[in-house]
Amino acid sequence: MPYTPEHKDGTRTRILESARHVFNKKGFSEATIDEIMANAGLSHGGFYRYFGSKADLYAEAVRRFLCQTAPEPWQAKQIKASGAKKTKARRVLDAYFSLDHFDDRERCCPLIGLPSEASRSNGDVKEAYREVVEKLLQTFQAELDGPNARERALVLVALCVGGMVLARGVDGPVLADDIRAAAYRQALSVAGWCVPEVG
Amino acid sequence: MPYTPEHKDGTRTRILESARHVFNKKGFSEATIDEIMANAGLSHGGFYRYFGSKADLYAEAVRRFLCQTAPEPWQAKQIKASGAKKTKARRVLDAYFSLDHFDDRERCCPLIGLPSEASRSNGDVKEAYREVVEKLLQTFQAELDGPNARERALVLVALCVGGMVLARGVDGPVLADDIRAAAYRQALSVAGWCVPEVG
DNA sequence: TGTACATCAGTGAACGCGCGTTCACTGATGTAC
DNA sequence: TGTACATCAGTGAACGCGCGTTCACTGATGTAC
Repeated sequence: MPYTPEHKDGTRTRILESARHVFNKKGFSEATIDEIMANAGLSHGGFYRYFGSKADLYAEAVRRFLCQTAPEPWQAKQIKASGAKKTKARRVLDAYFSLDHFDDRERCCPLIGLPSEASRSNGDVKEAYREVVEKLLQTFQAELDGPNARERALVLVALCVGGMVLARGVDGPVLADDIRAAAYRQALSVAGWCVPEVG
Repeated sequence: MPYTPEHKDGTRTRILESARHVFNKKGFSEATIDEIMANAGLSHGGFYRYFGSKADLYAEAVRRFLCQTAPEPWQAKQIKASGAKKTKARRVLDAYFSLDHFDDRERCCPLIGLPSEASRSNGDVKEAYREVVEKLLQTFQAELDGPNARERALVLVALCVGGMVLARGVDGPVLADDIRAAAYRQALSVAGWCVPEVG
C-alpha cells in the first residue's frame, strides 16, 4: 500500500479547503476546477480521484466551514482582542460583523459568501447551508436569557446575514458601513448585550 | 424609417423584463442569452442590436426593478388585501415578507434574487443594487417617526434581506418559515407598527 | 541493508459540449412618388 | 390609391473559447524478499 491513508486524507482536505475559498470568492459557476486544484497545489487531472463532480465538491465545501479546527483569521482577531472578557456568543457576533469578516472574501462564512447559490441549488447544498444556520443559531440561543430565546436567535442570524450581504452588495463604502453598524447595534440590542464604548 | 421608435423601445423593454426574470431565477452565469431572448419571444441573434454584452444587460436588468410601472403580483396582492387600511411603507414591508414574494423566484426584488452576484460584480451592478437599497430605505424612512429614522430604516432593510435570503437558502420549510416570521415580527417592532391579528 | 515490484497519487493531453459573440441574410415596415 | 424602394429588426448558421470530464501514462512510495 504505497502512500499512507493519511496522505490521501490530507490532500482531500486541502482540496476541500481550497474549494471553500474559491467558491466563496467566485461563486459556483465562476469557480473552476482548475483554479481550485491549482490553489491546492495540484493539477486539475487528479480531481476525479477525490470527488465525483464539481457539484459534489460544492456541497461538501459549504459544510466544511463547520469542520474548521482552527478559527479563521477574522475570528481569531476577535478572540485575541477580547481575551476572556466576552462570552462565546458575543465573540461570534462581534467577529461576524467585523470589517475583517467583511473584507475576507475567501474565508468568510458561507452564509454571506454564497447566499443565492444555496437558494438555487439542490437538496444537498441546502442541507449544508441549513447546518451552518443551525450551528450559528445554537451558539446564539445558548446565551440568550429570557422567554423568546429561539425567536431572538433567529433575528440575530437574520441581522448578521442581511447586514453583511447588503453591505457587500452596494458600492458606497459609507452606506456599506452604515448598514453594517446599524444591523450590529440592533443585534446587540436584541441580544440584550451592552454596546461597546465608541473608539 | 421603417418600424417606429416605439416598436424598438418596446422590444428593448421586453428583453430587459425577460432578463430580470431569468437572472433572478438562475443567477448571472447560469442564465443564457438564448433563454432570455426566447423568453422575450425572440431568437438569440438579435440581442446585440440592443445591448453590448451580457454584462451590460445585467446591470440594466437589476436597475429595471425600480422602473416598474405596475406592481408585481406579490405586491399587488398586498395592495388588494389591505385596501387603504395600511400606509405605503407598511404595505411594502408586508409584501416583502410575504410567502408570495418568497415563492416568486423570477419577479422578486433583486436584493434577494441576486445577493451574492452584486458583491462579486463590477461598479455598474453595485450601483444599480445600491439604488434599489436606497429606494427601499427611503420608503421606510419616510414613515418612521422618532429620532433614529434612518438607523431604523437600515435595520428594516437588513431584516428584509437577511430574513428572505436565509429562508430561501435552507431546505426545511419549517425553519424557513420560522426565520421569515421572526424577522418580520422584529421589523414590525422596530418600526413601531402593530402586529397583525393571527389567522 | 538493498533491490524488485505492485500500487495508486498525481499529470497533462485530449475530447466535447455549451454558450457568448459575429455575420451574412431575410423580410416586415414606413416613405416617396 | 398603388407600387418601388430603402431601412433595419430579427433570424439562424457558424465560430471559437473555456471548462468539466476522461484517460493513458508517470513516478513516488511502502512492502516483500
